[in-house]
Amino acid sequence: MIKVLLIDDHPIVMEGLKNLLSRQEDFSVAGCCATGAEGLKAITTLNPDVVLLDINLPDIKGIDICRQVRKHNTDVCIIALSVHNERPVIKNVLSSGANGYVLKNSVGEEIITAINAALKGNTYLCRAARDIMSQIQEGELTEMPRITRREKEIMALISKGLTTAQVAEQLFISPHTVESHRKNLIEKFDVSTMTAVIKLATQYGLI
Amino acid sequence: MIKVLLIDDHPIVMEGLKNLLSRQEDFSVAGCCATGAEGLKAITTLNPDVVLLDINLPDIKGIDICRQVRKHNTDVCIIALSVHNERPVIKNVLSSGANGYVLKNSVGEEIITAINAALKGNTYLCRAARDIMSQIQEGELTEMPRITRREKEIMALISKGLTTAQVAEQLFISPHTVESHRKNLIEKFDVSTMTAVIKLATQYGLI
DNA sequence: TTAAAAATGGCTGATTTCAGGGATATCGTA
DNA sequence: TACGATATCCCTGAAATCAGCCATTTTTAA
Repeated sequence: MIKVLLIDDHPIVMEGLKNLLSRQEDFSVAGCCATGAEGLKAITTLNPDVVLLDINLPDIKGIDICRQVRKHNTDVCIIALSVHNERPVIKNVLSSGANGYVLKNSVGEEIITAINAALKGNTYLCRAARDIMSQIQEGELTEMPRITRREKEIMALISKGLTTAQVAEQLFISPHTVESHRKNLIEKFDVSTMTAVIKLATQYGLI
Repeated sequence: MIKVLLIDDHPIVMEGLKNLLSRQEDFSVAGCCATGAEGLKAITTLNPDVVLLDINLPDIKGIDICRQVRKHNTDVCIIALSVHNERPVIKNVLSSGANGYVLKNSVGEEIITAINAALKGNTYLCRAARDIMSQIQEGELTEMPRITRREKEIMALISKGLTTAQVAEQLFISPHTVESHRKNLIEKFDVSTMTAVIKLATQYGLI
């Protein structure tokens, strides 16, 4: 009997997942968590074989949860559930230690397939995610860059409509510094304007 | 027996909703649709008493579906399901003809409550949505403005990192016109820079 | 059908951003 | 401890944005 832990903050989705798994012979629901913190605790205490992990939880970022788990536990299979169909997000989640990626608009069977694949040591992507990943991106342009704490702070303020000078004032730093961060962000996201940075960052849930 | 039509593009959520309703004595699932177009058709053919409508469908905007329905049909109760907890979005959905608003991270009972309230002629908001709406907003600042097709087009291009001149070239219009739209957008969103516009528009799912 | 809203085009000038070069200090970790 | 990543600071000039106005035509709604 394969023990599955469910982590999702939407009770209705949880309902659907439980239902889905209950129809399978060899799966049992080991536990249900609505937050990342609960989830992390449950993984150590319940020691499940598989975790179905919603990537967008209220408290902890899905990527961080994967990283946390992988620090100590390399056995558990993590299947990421998400609404995000952006290529960089998928890539990031997978490289953070997930064994599968299933979009929430997939049919239930894909989740089962993903679990079985992961248990066999394979990485399964749902059809839609596979399609996205297999698209040849012109020069691998849009990777999700690693963004520092300070940079996030600055993006948040800029996105609210503050100018460089206003951001500088708010953070008690020189406008030149804000300019530098701005430049770095534009470079990291590989775009040419700050508006493009803000759009991508918002899409990726960075701010 | 109250006939309920389900419209949601996530099979797992659908599963959960069906499960939830099946536990209720007096509700029956009249049909399930994964797209807005199917949904609109089903509403006329199946004539349900209640529609559980996911606001974020792949093809048609939830707000537009509500408007469409309300053109001809004033009887059917529409309960909006959504992940959006932004005040302007909620307000917009309700004023487009929805009889209730339930966030997807609500417990299933809230959906039942919302349906029953709507059938009695009341408008029900889930706890979290109610909290958001009752917050006294400083001067009712952040209403979701009505955005035209052209404006959306321009926002989309600007958000991709194009400059005013490039947008003008792409749309075969004068840069001055783009400037005008830009100005209107900044005014409509009541902010002072285009980056702020892009962030809000992305959040509200406008682009 | 009439009025309002949207889309188009225009001008000027002050302010801001962006690209391009730098440089130094701090912090955590290997 | 030494390295790498982060955060801080600085300059200049070209290019773009934003605020402030206005006007015409076409759609859409009342």
